[in-house]
Amino acid sequence: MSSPNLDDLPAALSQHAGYLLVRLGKHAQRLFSLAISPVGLRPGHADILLSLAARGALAQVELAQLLNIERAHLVGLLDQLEGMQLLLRQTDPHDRRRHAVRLTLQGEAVAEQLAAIANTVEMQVLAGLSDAEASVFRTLLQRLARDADEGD
Amino acid sequence: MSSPNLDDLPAALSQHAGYLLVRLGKHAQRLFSLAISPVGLRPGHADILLSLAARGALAQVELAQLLNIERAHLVGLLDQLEGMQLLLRQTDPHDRRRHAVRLTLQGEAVAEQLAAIANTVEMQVLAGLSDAEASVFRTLLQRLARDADEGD
DNA sequence: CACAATGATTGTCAAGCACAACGATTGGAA
DNA sequence: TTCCAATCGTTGTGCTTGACAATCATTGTG
Repeated sequence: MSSPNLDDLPAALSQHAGYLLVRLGKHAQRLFSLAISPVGLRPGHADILLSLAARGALAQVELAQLLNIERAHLVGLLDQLEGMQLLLRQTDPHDRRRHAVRLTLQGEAVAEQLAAIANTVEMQVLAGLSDAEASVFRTLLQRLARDADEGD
Repeated sequence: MSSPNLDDLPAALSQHAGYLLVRLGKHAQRLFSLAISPVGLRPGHADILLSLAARGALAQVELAQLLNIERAHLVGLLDQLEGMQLLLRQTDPHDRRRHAVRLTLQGEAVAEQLAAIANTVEMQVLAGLSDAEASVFRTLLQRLARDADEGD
């Protein structure tokens, strides 16, 4: 006797993309969090490492803006990653208020691991869709994410 | 000088539906939370009221399963809603372990308000999509939500 | 030079989620 | 019938996030 919750959900919830986005977002977060836990990191850490791996050095403000998180929250995450020797903070000589954050060699290695794990989770999340559907789905998500950044 | 974060995001993140789902889920949650705050309720409360409005009386286990939240978490939310006279708990005479939860008349009225607000937020979230695109998007979300429930 | 703005940091508060454990109750097995 | 495992609601605890305010150092502008 499985538990077909979704089918029993009132239309006021299950018919709304907003509700489903929240629900699936938490689901994806949980899967990813579980998948990277053996590495000793949480999703927030992973986002940082992947961003730095692709973009090189970034100031903390830029990182926070990129990932859509609070500057204040970033500090703790960076402290931990720096403690693990995965990245380092350097004061920007041109503007000594800014701390340029960059990966160490270990950090780059871990970022590669994380990228591989992210791909696995991605397949897991989209397992129910065909390649064509997944493509459409990603396109729509990106459009909405863009709107969310600009609008509101 | 707007801040086009998304365009600058590394492909390792912006190309993954998983990451976008998390990000948009939080966005939708924030919008909805803000929209219902004048009513004095949070998203968790709203989900409960909307479910009861559509399904009638439910035991707490059923409610928790339906909404995919912890039984333990549900208790506090119900306490608050009961304190606001929006619902009441009755011991099920056939199984005195179960508490049947049902809306009061006030609760039904508030549920209607919430449904209207949810519709507004829904339009806000999907503003960037055409009707046809929104329809496709919802269908795919529902498929994925169903998979998430069963699988894993 | 004075002063507003910026970047990093610290601290606090509340919301969520996950787990473990408990008392009351039920239903099935011995 | 008695015993025992399972179920339901509840309580408590800890961790992760997010939102804000305040502080300090630094920058750049009037």
